[in-house]
Amino acid sequence: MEMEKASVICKLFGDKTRLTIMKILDSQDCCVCELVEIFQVSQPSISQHLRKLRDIGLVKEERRGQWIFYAMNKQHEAYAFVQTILVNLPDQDDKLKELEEKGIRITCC
Amino acid sequence: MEMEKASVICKLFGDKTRLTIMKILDSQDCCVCELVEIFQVSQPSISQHLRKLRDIGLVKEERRGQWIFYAMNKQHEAYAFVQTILVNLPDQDDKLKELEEKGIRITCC
DNA sequence: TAATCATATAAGCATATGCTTATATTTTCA
DNA sequence: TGAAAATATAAGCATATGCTTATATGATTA
Repeated sequence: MEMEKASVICKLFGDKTRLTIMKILDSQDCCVCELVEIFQVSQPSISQHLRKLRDIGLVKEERRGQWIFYAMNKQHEAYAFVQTILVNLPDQDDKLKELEEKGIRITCC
Repeated sequence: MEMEKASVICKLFGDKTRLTIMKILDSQDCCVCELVEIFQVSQPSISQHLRKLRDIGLVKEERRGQWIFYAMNKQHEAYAFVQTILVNLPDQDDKLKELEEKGIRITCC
């Protein structure tokens, strides 16, 4: 892991929303509307965060019908580095579980 | 490691100069003038980076005569987290070795 | 095929960041 | 004690960042 690349990744992880998105995607794929619901922030804001993560290839997108799902890119050269960071972070599964309970997960995706 | 705290640390590590400073301090204490020499940047710039790292307690300072040495704060609650990041980074010992060879390390500290 | 839904992009704005120069503070030493 | 060295702080500036609203695009469905 080069200094330059490591600092770029850390900078991306320096935003709490993005860091949390990464932790969520680490355990399961997720579509944009779910993230919007979770973070209670505008849809463009989430799209912009995802774009930054995608621009350096940390996540990949995949259209599934009407929705676009984002997923961790396990082929990324820095994937191992990313993991060493993410494993230290608290599980975020409750966030998606909440959506399910509210029925939003079903409706939306 | 809480999300909030992790993202604060990542943000600090998101600057290449600061990340490198941390990696250097991880292997040995260092005074400000050495870092100025290494990074070829103004002295206030280095001081400001160090201040940010010190403000959240990641590093500590200690006056030794005319100089102020900075060192890793191993007592920091996030020290383990910091280590998981730093161990992935390339050794920066050559930077200080260069200073020694140029005789700057001696002169200054 | 037109309306709707999900997402992306553009534009604008307030705040944050990192650097520089200028200056203050503290210590050392002739 | 006064000059010099090491460091910190202040101020100013250009650029980056993250958010919002408005709008464009692409897929679905009535």
